[in-house]
Amino acid sequence: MSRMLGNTNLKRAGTFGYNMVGYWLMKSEPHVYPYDQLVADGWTHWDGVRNYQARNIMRDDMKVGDLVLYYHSNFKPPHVAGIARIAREGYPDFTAQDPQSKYFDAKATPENPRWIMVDIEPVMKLDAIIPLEDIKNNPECEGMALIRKGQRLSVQPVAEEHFSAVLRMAKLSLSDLR
DNA sequence: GCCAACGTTGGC
DNA sequence: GCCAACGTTGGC
Repeated sequence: MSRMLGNTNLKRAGTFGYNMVGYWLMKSEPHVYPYDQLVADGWTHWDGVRNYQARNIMRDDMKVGDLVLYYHSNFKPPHVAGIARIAREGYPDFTAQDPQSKYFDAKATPENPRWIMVDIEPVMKLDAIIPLEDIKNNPECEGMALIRKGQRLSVQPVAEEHFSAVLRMAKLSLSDLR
């Protein structure tokens, strides 16, 4: 894969290097694990990702404190439901080594776990969902991976200006998330 | 339910 | 390493 996805990491490594926040979007099907369930649970491990590009993001790029647009896919309408935060950085997805799990992968071992997950926690539920269509119609969101044709990644980087633009659609700003 | 746009698998 | 077949994602 060589497609460019965003410049989040370039920003993190920029002049003011440390203490930079990364921004991401994570997809969940609400009939499997809705945002409200994350709120009820207080945190969750993001298990079951079986795509290498998404895995690499979780393994290499997500840092504690990074902010996440929590997106509900396979729902009418598809939408952003809330904001989450990375609570623990990448570690082996143990469901890959559990023969009882639907995410079991026979090639995953303790020595080479193959699949990685992070922990996330809720930050804020949006008062009103932000439908995918509204994001598509917002010129400030132009270029987001989410609305790129053929883009299916369940874990994607989001540029800070796009993250802020989505927050504005929810009448929020980054300072509201502290 | 359809199907475009992927990503993965496995024979060769 | 190629690539056809297959499986999945996810909006519509």
